[in-house]
Amino acid sequence: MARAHVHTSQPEWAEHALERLQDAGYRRGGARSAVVELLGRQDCALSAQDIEEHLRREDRRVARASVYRALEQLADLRLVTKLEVGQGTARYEPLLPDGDHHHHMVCDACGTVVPFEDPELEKSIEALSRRVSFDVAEHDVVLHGACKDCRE
Amino acid sequence: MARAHVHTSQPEWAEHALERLQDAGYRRGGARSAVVELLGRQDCALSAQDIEEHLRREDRRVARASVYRALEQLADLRLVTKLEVGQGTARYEPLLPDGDHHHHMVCDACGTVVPFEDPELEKSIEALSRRVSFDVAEHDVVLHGACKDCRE
DNA sequence: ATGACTGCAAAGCCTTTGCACGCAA
DNA sequence: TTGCGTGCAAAGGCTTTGCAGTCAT
Repeated sequence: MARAHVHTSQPEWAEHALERLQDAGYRRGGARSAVVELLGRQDCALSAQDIEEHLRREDRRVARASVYRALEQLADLRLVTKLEVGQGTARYEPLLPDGDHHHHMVCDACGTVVPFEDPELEKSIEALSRRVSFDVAEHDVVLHGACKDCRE
Repeated sequence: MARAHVHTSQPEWAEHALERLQDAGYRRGGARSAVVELLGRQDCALSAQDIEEHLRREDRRVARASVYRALEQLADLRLVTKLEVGQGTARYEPLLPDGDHHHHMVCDACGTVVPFEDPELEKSIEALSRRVSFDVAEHDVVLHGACKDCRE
């Protein structure tokens, strides 16, 4: 059965990511580290604005541009996934090294994003990925509809 | 086997859409009709800019704002699907009444979008949709990676 | 000391909105 | 004639870029 809520936060991811960044030649700057550590504490995708606000609340102000720069670097290293679920705003979440991941349901009424996972779906996609003429690196499944609170 | 290319254009869709628009109380304006007719001739998703350019080339200039307005109305009536595959640009394609549809592979290097379809994947998603706590109205699957031309 | 990192502000895109004119009904 | 539809231009929102000061190494 697909569970609505999935993995808990993975502080190990943050360490892993910081190491990979260092290996890639990046220095340990304060802004980037703050973004990485925040992402490591999240269960689901955050927008750049979410990240900026969370960090501001914990007195670790980071300029919006730095948030975007960090996210871009992390995405280049395949440490985060960028996902676009509509509303014109990108969201980012840690990409776990073991390939364990989830997908998202988006309420088109209130914008809520809820993660879910489904092994059978993963199997279908993996099988499919081997058959197509693309080198498939990632995949996203987005279910659009109405959440429990928004349907009448 | 998942085919790379899918349905051919469906002029019937354009008629259908124009009727549904009329039923919904919309008048038969020139700009909206042009957008609908163009979409009916497409095999895959177009961006608003694509649409504007195609129409300009065939001497049927439509203001960008009118394109967006038409697309929004069509999406509200569930006649088109809006899909976001990254690059910050939304794409739109006809939503076929019989539920037949495809998904997309996106080349993150060159931006090419290629449609594919896979019945097994559809089955997984349908089964899943019945199990979750959402009223699922639509779903999108996006495979990210490198197309044949872009992989080294 | 050197070059990367950051913050700030400005610029870039895509998309939406306001408004006056034109057209369908 | 009414008020919806359209075009144009301006405004909005998210994201990227330029630049100068700051910090890691």
